[in-house]
Amino acid sequence: MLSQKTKYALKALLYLAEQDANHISKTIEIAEAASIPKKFLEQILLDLKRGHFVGSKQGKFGGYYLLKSGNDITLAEIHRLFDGAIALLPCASLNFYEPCSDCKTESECSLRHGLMIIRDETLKAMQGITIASLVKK
Amino acid sequence: MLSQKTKYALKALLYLAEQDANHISKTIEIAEAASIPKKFLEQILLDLKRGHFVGSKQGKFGGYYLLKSGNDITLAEIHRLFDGAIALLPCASLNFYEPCSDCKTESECSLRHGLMIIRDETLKAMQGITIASLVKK
DNA sequence: TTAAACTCTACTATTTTTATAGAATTTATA
DNA sequence: TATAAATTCTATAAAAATAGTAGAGTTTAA
Repeated sequence: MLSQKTKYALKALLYLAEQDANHISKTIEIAEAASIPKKFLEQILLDLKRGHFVGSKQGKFGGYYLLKSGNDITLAEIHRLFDGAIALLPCASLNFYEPCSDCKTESECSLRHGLMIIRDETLKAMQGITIASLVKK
Repeated sequence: MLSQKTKYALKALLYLAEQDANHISKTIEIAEAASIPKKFLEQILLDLKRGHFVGSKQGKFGGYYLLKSGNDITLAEIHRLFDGAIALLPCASLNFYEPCSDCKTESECSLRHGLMIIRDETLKAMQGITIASLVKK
């Protein structure tokens, strides 16, 4: 399941994608439109900024805006930024790989192979869902 | 990601699937073979029993055994028993559906449609991974 | 200089996860 | 029938993750 943070991040990105080009959105504006606690959203937007999904303008009349097209922001990327690995175990993960602690050797991990199949399918599907594709609905 | 509980459940089922037919496995035996804390495993096996995946024999010389073929136990079922919904949000779930609290109306949930696509793909993949398919690796 | 915004760090409360403890019950068999 | 060996059940506890809050600091426009 998605964490609240990931869900809020998606909704915030969706809001930004719906604005006119060159429009800069204040945190409070996004928070109210998408029903997200403002202080929590501040952290999320900072994380999105550090992940190079959004840009910001500081000071009076500042705010946030998309740094890339909604077509180029996928669910897979946002999931990884906030919720981490897409695979069901670290030993089956591409971006968050860690060996199993309780499997003797890696090749003996009985679950790894099956979970890599799941990961491939889920990843493919998640890369197909973009912010732009969600806006259109 | 899978919880420890789900991971342990899969390993326990895998162990049971590897035994001879008619063999009854004691909890301590499974625990040691699969590196699972015994008392934790007791709870997991009870849950698996309540889910009708394993049967048990009480008393001396009792233990656990598979109630169905390894071909008929899928990753999807075990995930649902221990970790719940396969969908990324409750509003996109088949078996654990709940409406979004912060979406005005259901049809207006901006994420629901995309997450249902992910769910369908992930579910299909998870139904393809069975205990038997894992044993063979 | 001031107001309005983002930035940053720390903290807190809640929930979930991961176990552990121990008593109760069941069953085989000596 | 007593005992040992197993499952069953409920309660509890410790640790980790999640969700959210607080407040001071910095930047910018006017």
